[in-house]
Amino acid sequence: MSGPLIRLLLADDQALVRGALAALLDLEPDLSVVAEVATGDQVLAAAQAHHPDVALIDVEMPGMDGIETTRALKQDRPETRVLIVTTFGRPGYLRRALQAGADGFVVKDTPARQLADAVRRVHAGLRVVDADLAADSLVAGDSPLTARESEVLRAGRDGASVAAIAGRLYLSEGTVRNHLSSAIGKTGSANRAEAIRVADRNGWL
Amino acid sequence: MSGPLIRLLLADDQALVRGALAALLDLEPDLSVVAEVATGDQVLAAAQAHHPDVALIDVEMPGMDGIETTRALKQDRPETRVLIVTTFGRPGYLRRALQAGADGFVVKDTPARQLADAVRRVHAGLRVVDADLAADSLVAGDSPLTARESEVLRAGRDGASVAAIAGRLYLSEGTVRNHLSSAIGKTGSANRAEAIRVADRNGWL
DNA sequence: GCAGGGTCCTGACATTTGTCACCCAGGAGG
DNA sequence: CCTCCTGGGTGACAAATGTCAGGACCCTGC
Repeated sequence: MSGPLIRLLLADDQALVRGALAALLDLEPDLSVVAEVATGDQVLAAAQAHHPDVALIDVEMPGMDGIETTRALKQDRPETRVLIVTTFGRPGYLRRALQAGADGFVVKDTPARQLADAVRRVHAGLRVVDADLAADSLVAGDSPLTARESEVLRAGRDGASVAAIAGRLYLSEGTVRNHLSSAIGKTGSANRAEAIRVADRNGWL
Repeated sequence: MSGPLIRLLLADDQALVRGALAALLDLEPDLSVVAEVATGDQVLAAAQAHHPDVALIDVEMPGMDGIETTRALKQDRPETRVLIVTTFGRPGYLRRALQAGADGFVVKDTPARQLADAVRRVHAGLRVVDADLAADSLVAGDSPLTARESEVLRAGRDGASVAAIAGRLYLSEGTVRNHLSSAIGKTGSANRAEAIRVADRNGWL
């Protein structure tokens, strides 16, 4: 095989990591990094300009996050393969990434040598998913939270008071307390703070 | 210049990032990565076995963290230069890293091409510190929290209740509430959750 | 049409949290 | 010696939080 090079686009907000990944992948004779961007918003333009075969996208980015970016990219250029690369193995991330059209999902503590292989597999049309994470994902299941509940939890992430959350979301304090109470129950927590931690860790926010 | 190669040791818990950094640095003709480890505990043994000139150490690692590791390494092999590489630009990290004997401090969103230079400078005996971060560090100042206060905040990180914290630290609930209240005041927060966020962000925990 | 779910609101209530005034060591300095 | 100051601890009080029972509205699916 190994006809033309596989063209890659890298999206990661940490310049050092991005550059290092580029160095790593450019070592492979059949891979070539044709574009690097730091935020999700820049991905579409870069893809249109450089028509990569595979895009490596970090989930955690300022502005448009990796999931939204994937969705937008898949809509605009469906032939582009998307490989999500992320620090945190949140089960919810995996599910949402796949729903958004991602072709692969790799966490940042997989061995470096496997990354090039993952890229080649994705390029060949295969799905690449971290095995442990897939198992966790099945166990964790889908988010039990309603849209409002997760919204309220999100608004409380920075430690905002009930009154502050209510103001931010244009709700009454009583309603906010109800949603919080419900979320606390569903997450099996004793606390608003703990509920936020649990939901965040599972990627439900 | 460019006599012998500069020998490097990499310590980072994310295998992918570690491998990628190795690839990046090995591209430089005067640098050579002689050892890679995933945790702080392994740094000492690896340093003794491979006697690197410069150690690149991530602050966030399971087990012994980057600060402690730096201190231990500097005590065991003072001639080894230490360059701290970290995701988060917490002012407190910088201060503590320097106190522990680090020779340089680089955040992961500096451009990739500057990393090799930072390594060379540190090897030459210079200090390398991110300018923005140094400024922040001066502004943020030293931690205003007493030992007990930060301990109580640390114990409350996971959203534990006052009673739980008190149990964990063998204190009365009233005392815990006082420490919390004091910490809330010192951090200018309205909340325990917010106080924890502020203290954590500044590296005071 | 009707049941069921989700959202939003209200009001009442027990518990938890945050604040405050006060007390007790133990150094530092007069 | 005594006083001042700081970190640490206690108890009482007010405010915020979490729980519960209701009731109204709007969808969606049977």
